[in-house]
Amino acid sequence: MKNDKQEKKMSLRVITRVSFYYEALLKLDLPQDSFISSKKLEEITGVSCNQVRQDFFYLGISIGKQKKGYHVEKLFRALRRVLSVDRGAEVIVVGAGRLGRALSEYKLFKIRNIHVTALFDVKPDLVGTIVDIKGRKTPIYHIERLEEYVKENTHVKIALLTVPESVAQEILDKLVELGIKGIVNYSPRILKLAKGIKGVQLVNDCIGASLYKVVYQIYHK
Amino acid sequence: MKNDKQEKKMSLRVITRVSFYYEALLKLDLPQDSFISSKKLEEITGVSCNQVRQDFFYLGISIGKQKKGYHVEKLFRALRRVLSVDRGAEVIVVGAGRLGRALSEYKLFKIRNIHVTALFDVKPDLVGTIVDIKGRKTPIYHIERLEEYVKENTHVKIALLTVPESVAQEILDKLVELGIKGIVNYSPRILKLAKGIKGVQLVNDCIGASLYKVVYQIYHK
DNA sequence: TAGATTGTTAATCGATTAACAATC
DNA sequence: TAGATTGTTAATCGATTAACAATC
Repeated sequence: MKNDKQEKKMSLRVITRVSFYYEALLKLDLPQDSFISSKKLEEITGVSCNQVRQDFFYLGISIGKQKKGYHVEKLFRALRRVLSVDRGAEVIVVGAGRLGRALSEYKLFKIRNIHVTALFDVKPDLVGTIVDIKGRKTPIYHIERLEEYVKENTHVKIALLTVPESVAQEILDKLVELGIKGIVNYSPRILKLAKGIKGVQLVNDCIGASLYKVVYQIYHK
Repeated sequence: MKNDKQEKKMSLRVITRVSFYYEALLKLDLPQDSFISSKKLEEITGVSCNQVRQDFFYLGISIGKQKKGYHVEKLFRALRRVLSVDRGAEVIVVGAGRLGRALSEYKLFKIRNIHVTALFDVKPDLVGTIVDIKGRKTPIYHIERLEEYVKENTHVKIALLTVPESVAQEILDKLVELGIKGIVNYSPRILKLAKGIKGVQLVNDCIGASLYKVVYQIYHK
C-alpha cells in the first residue's frame, strides 16, 4: 500500500508522539547533518523504536538510512511539515485567571509557533492590563469585546477556555456563534456543542485526569 | 466469566470515563432514590450508552433495573468505591507559579477528596506566604524544606510537578529519593524515572496536547 | 564481512461498538 | 401486553508490538 503523503488523519495519540519527537529533536540540538536512530528517540521520548518507525511509516516519512538512522535536518523538516509548525496559529484565551495566564505562557506553544494574541475576562482588576507573553505585549480585554475582536481578527479561529464552570457552556456557545472553529475547554466541566453544530472542534481537557490515574494506581498496587 | 469485584485494573481511559459519570451524577443532583439510565448518562457525558454499560459490567457494577436504569444512590456509592473517593489523597504541589496555584484550586479535586496540603517554591516573594485553597490555609514553603516535610508527613505520597523545565528532572529525582510514590509532571518536558526505580508512578501530562490536536484538525479538514 | 538499522508486513492486543435475549 | 432498558456476548475496529528481509 502506497503512502499518499500528507492526506492521512492522525489520531490524538499520534499527534502527541510526533510532538514528542519534534521536541526531543529540538532539545538535543544535534548538528543538522548528523543522524539519529529510532533507538535513540526511544531513549529520549520513551516511545518504543518500533512505534517510532511505525509512526514515520504511517506519516510517509521514510527517509532513514540503514545503520545510521534519520538525517537530523531532513527529519526536522518532515516533522515541522506534519505538525504545520510553519503555519502556526494565533489563538485567544478566554478567562485570564491563573490557569489562563499559565497556559498563555506555555513554553511548548512557542516552538510550535502558537501565539496567544489576546486574553478576555470580566474582572475589573484584570481588564485593561497588558501581560507580557514571551516578549509580546498582550492585552486583556473585557469579554464584551470578544465579538468585536473575533470579527476584526478573522484569522483567529481557536480559543482556549479557562473560565469558571458556571459560565463555561454559555461562553462556549457564544464563541461558536462568533465563528470560532476550535475550542479547548480546560474548565472543570464537560461541555458539549449545541445541537446541529458542524465543523467545530471541541476538546474537553480535564487536567485532573492524570492525577486521578496516579491516585488510583497507588491504591491498587 | 465472573467479575471478581474490585480487583480489576482500570486503564486511564476507563478512569476518566468513570470520573465523568461520577461528576455527572453530582452535578445532576437527582433524588437519591430515583433512577438514571445509560442513555441519560450518554446525553450528559457524551459517552455512548453501550460504553457506559460496558464499563459498569467491567467494573462489576451490575445494579441496573430493566426499564428504569440505575438507582442513583447505589450507583453513586459504587462509583465512589471504584474511585476510592473516601480514601482521598493528600498531595503536594512543587512549583507555586500560576500553573501550580491554578491546579491547587482545581475544582474537581475537592469532589474527589484530593487536597493540596502544601506548595513549594524558591521565589522569595512566594515562600512564607499562605494561600487559601478551598478554605484551607495552605503554606508555601521553600523547596529546601521538601525533605523535612515529606519525612514528617509520610501519608503524602503524591506530588504535582509544576516547576520550570530547567529543574524539573532534578526535582523529580529528588522527590523519588524522598519516597514520593506518584508524580504528575505538568512541566513542558518529558521526564523519566532514574534507571532501576520501581514502584513509582510517573505520568507526563502535556497540557498543550489538546491544543495541538485542535490546530491539526483545523488544518486538515 | 558482520552488525546495525531501516521499511514494511503480520500478529497481537486492547478498546469500542453492535447485537440481542432477558425481563421489568 | 408492548416498550424500554438492562447485562452480556460477539464482532469490529484501531493501535501497538513483533518479526524480518533488505541493505548500508
